[in-house]
Amino acid sequence: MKTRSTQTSATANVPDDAAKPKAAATDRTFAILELVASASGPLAVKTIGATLGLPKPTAHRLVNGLIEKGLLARDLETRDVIIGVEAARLAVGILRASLSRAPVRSVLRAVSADLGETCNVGVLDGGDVVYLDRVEVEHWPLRLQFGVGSRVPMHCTAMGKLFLATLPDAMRSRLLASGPFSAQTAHTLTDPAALAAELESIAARGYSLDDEEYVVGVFCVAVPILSSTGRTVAAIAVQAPKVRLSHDRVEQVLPILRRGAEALSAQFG
Amino acid sequence: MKTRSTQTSATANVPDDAAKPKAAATDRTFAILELVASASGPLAVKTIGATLGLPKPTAHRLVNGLIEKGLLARDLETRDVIIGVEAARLAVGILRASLSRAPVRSVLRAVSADLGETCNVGVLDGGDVVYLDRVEVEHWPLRLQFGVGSRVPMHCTAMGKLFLATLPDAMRSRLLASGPFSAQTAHTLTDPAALAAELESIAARGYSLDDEEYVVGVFCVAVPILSSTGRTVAAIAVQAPKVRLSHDRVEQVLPILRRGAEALSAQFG
DNA sequence: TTTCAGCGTCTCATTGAGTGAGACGTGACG
DNA sequence: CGTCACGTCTCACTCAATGAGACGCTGAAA
Repeated sequence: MKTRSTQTSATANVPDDAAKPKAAATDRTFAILELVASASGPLAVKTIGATLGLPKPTAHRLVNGLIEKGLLARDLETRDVIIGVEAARLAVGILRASLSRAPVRSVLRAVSADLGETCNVGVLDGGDVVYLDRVEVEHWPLRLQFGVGSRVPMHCTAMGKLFLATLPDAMRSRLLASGPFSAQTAHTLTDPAALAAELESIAARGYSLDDEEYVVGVFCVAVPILSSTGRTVAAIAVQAPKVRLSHDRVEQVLPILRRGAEALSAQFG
Repeated sequence: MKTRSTQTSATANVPDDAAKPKAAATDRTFAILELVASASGPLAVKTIGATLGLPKPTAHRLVNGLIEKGLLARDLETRDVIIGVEAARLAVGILRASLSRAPVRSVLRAVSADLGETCNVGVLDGGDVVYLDRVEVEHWPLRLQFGVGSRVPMHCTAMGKLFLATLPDAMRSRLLASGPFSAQTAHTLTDPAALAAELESIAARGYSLDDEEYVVGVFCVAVPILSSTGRTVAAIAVQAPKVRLSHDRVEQVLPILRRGAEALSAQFG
């Protein structure tokens, strides 16, 4: 019964055991999500439970809860657990929101101001490049049409090619195998072999260009934003009409972009 | 709240479902995280509580829980809630983990662009067709959350009939024996014999059609994705309103679908 | 074929984490 | 100096989460 123990804390006899009873459903749910997100591949539920020290039914209950929300999914062949599509949506939203914080925002603003051109930050999501943030220059008559949240292809944009170039070999070949790629302009690289060569060149240079490969008359330069582990997790790019930005200005804009990338890398762990 | 009226559910502020007593801490916690992630700027706890229909103390408790985990943080001046640094780390992990979907998405995107219509990739799981991925042609006003992961019947969809047609005889007859099938529309094939005839025709043609058999006014074309051993392991389909896609366009879309299927078969090998 | 082992699913008594109305503190603004 | 709005605290209540154990399925070994 509910014995009203008069002196609750009088007896120090029952101290908190080492690390046992910290069992909140929400904590464990997030732990599972993070585990799957940081895993190198699909995970068996058994592995999840063992790693986090969860009892068998509890692990299944929590995993299934996440699957119902779409945050996780099952590999339909192996029944293993993988990241779900809702999680990717959430992740894009999180990154976008974390970039809208004032101190971070000023970085992109400064880069754009230094260059006098439109700049944006993007990540790779499900085979597309998605723009997380963007600062436009308004005093030029030529405006470009891609706002925050819009998605552009990988194979014909500076950012997209940069991501492709820095992907693990296995994934890059899988993606290249999914070509032939749509020709957006006469300059688009549609041949997987030609694209592969371009990617090698990008990986060697450390930056990526888009010379009218996606939109006629538009030139882009992109550099990677690295995580603390040195992995490319995002990119920052400048885009402008080719009359104002072309190969001859690349060496000028690179240091400015790189400075911005370095400042932003702290935001991505 | 404004009105001191007893907490009748007649308040018209929240599109909450009828079931009020359903209250899971984890669900609400994720709802808060998603709300902050999709917000345009910092949010007051009051706003969060009001938007999600949470009582005052509950909103604070859940928000503070997320802040303790580092997933949220407070704007140091306004005390408003913003995205935390841990959330950004989680998001990067999620995007990286979801890269395994990128090749499929990439192909699907190209096919959908070529056709100008919504396309999807699905597999057979249990007795249902499950959509693995989907690319919609509509612009991105966030209406695409339905579709991926959802299940549709076998007997009245282009993909489902395609899978049925390519199944081993024993299993096909077993599934056909499982009954008269539900009539989703006036065009649905509900008779096992009629369906069996249709399946033979599909097997001979090598592609499958759905002429308003599942949803009135919607026409679908599906072709198989073959493994390296020649087995049908998945399918790719296009679906569109019948005014834009019907029998007369089938010969047009087939080569494009087949090209996509071929590219995808490498991903499923 | 049978046997076995490993996983996933289900049940259910137990309990404690979550809940939310209400009281209280606090800071801004006229 | 009210007062108004928002955050914090308290505390019974209770329902959702928990996890041991039983059960069932599937696939591999014998």
